[in-house]
Amino acid sequence: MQNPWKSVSLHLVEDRPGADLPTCARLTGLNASINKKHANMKLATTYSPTEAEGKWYRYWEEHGLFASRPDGREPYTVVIPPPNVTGVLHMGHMLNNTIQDILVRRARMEGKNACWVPGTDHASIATEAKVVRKLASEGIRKRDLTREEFLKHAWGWTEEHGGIILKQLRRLGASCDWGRTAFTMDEARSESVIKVFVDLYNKGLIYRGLRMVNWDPKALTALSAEEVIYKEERSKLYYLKYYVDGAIDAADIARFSEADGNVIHRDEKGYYAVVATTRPETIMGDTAMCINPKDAKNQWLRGRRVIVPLVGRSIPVIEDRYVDIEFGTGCLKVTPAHDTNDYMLGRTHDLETIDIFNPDATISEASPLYVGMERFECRKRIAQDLEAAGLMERVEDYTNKVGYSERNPDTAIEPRLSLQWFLRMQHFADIALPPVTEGEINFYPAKYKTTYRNWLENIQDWCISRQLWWGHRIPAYYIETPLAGRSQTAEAIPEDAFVVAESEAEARQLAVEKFPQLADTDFGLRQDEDALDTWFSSWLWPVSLFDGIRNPGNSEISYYYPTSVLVTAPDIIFFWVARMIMAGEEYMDKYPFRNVYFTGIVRDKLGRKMSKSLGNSPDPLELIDRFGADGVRMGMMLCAPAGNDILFDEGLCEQGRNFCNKIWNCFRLIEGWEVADALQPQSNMQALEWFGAQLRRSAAEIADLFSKYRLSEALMEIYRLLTDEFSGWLLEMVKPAYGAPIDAATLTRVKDYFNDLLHLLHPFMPFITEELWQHIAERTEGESLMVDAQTIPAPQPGDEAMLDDFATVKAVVQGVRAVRNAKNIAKKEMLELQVTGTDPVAAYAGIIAKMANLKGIEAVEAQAKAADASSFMVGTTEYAVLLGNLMDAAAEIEKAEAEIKHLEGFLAGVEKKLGNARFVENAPEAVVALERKKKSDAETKIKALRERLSELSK
RNA sequence: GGGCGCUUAGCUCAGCUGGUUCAGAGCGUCUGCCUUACAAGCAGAGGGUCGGGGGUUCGAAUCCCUCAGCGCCCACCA
Repeated sequence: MQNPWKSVSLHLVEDRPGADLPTCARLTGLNASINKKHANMKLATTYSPTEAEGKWYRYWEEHGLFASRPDGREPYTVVIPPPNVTGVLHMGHMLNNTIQDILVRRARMEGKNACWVPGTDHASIATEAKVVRKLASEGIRKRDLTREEFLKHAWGWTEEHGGIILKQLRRLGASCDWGRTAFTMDEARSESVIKVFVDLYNKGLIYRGLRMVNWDPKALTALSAEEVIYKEERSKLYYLKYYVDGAIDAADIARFSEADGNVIHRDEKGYYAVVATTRPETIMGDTAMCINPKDAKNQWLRGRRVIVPLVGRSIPVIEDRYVDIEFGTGCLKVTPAHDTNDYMLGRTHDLETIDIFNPDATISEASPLYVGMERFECRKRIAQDLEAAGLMERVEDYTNKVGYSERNPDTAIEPRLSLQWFLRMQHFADIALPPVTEGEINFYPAKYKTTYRNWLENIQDWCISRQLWWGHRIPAYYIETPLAGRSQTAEAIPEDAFVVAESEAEARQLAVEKFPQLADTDFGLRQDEDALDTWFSSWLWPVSLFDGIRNPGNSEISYYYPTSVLVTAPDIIFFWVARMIMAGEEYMDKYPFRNVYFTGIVRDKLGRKMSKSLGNSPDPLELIDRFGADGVRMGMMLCAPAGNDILFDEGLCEQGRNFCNKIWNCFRLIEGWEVADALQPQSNMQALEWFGAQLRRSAAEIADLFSKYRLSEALMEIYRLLTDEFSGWLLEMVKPAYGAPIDAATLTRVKDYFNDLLHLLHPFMPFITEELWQHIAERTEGESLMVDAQTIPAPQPGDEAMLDDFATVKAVVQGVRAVRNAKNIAKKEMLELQVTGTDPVAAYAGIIAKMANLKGIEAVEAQAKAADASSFMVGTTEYAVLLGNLMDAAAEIEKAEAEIKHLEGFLAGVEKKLGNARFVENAPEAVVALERKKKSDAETKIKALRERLSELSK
């Protein structure tokens, strides 16, 4: 692909570092114009992003423009949500990082010390799963490896695939300080994690305990509650017969009449209870049946025992108000090992716990039946067997919610009783709520505050241990000694005694302090096998990146913390956002970020989530190849209002690319102009004044939108400003006739404005703006638009009047153009325009004549109006385009009548309002005055139109 | 079962504490233009009784109630 710049000047950047920019890039000067003309001839009519992007990215990096060091400026800190180290860039990253880059670049241009810290996450479950799968494909089973061997493979995999995503981010233009690139398992971060674990353990906030946890039988690890995703499923509700154990004699059963509401089941084999369950495969673990003591249906079962079908075990009927009388038959089978609620029941009623599953959710030896069978296979089998044995009363279709592992979406989680490490969360909820409710941290959109609060107010302890090797190993050391477990001796060490310490050496010391009897023994230490939840390192990210855990108060953390904004997706508000706030408050005594921008979820244009299986997820790099990074960035941002899901449509990238082309051609036009040593025409001066006012207003608007994180609207405003106001109006207004030169004063101002536009646009579209800026501005090697301060002043007095005037000017021009279109008059054909009475924009006649291609504008008295004309009104002034023989009186009459009709309707409404005494009394003066003006304006217009009509009808 | 949010032009959305002819923007559509910066473009046009109903008010897209539809989050009904 041809790079039009190659031959112009850009090679100078590469070939002659440090050289002054060639003259063709200067703003003014005779030589420049000659060179420019030469340059322009070589410029293609379309912008070609490919080479420019690589070149400028290198330029920025080589000149250290992304790097940040603490200094006297105000910091603007952003930490990247670390993507999985072995991940590849997808559309979500694209959106998220484009937004961050826009904010960072904008801040940098505002003179802040912007620091965007990149990094990756070790993603323990996901990465370990990938490594396990890869090893399996080589015939290696994880369980045949030692921990060290496995980790070697994992690091190898990480090095091979790691960091690809960070390279891809460069293609996007991400202005990260790459020198700071971190990894959640690098030395600094790992040490921070361990230090924090030890600290929290010592504070009594971490404990180890046997709890019902969410178990992923594929990854073979516990998960936190947040990592379980519930999906609605169509399943079956099985009604099973639990026969009453022992004989029931007539007198006994006679005490319970059906009249009292008892529902007594009986068949030839005896009396039985009916239990409804979705999980018949767990009956081998049943250790009780539970009824609600207030349940009239089941009074007859109180105090009895029933027999688990197929299994034949006799279990007690217990009573607990937990049981919902209305559900099923009101009889609940209790399987304490395999259901969270059953576990609670088991605890209160002191029931036996039979764990019938192996860790991989096959049936364990503890079960009398189906040993080794997979759980869902078992469900099918047992249903058949129950049926065959006459123990199944019936089966119903049923919809329920089943929990799945977030990381293994096809794997149903299994509630499982196991020994895990937990973090007490109440303390953290207490410290993390105030900064959000009291507005120290702002959420965009604010609705997530409610979500956040609800979660914190119902916080559960966080299961932080994972039965994985890839991650930070829990720094708990179990004491292994011949003394352990011998409780009969005075010197015994309790079974499973452990100490928590940052290193084995410290652990050893601690163990002796804790158990002095170990002092002279040769005891061993065995470190806990488990790793920590990935989020247990992520939650420290804004602190650990600046080494604030290991070296509190160091110059970096003091300068960069708290960060300015966090840009992330709302689905990790609990996993990450909330926990970072907790860690920030705990370790820095201050929130980690002032603002949180929640992006939407990227969906396709039909609103479906992007997914590999649907194949509806475009490859971001391929998009960049096709539309350029700037084009794709714009495409993303155009459809990304804060907080809404974004419906991504490739067409938007096309629009982005087209916009690049528009900017490119603005540049081509300006660069192609030759400069004349001439006076500046008044119309140019006016046009430039007007655009200045427009630019100031838009810049203020854009600043306001930025402050509200309404980035897509800010971009839209720039788009409009550049396409319509600058290109469509200003350039057309000052554009000299073909081949004619432009006066220097005008050209300079135009370039200044173009320069301003490049500044405004740069955060969104960094490449093309840098490319053009290097030509439009004088600069020396190493300078860059990305660090050039914004120069657009605030709106000034007089701007509004100027903008109002030009609104009228534009309306007049558009009125003439509309007549042209309606009458099919070629643009080349010069027309004459008459104004009835005083022309409010007479001062701008030159501009109007040029833009509408008029011979002249003639002010006439009402009586002197030409009859062969097509008229239109701007405000209360009538303009008429002389048509000569193109005049179509009938059409004009029709138009005027329609207009009158509309105005009369409008007037009637206004008059009704004004006729309402209560309106006149109650409404503010200004509102009433406005209505009066509407009335008189409408009357004026109607009068003019009536006159026109009578003229036409003659 | 709780909580939150949404419903405005064919599509995606903006309209903040009610009052500028307020019913908007971009895209798409239609019409006319290869006008020597750009057809990846230019000019112009059409298009919505602001989800339904009720209420408050001099005045409602905007506030309140209600109904309907959609979406999200949370929750132990097997």
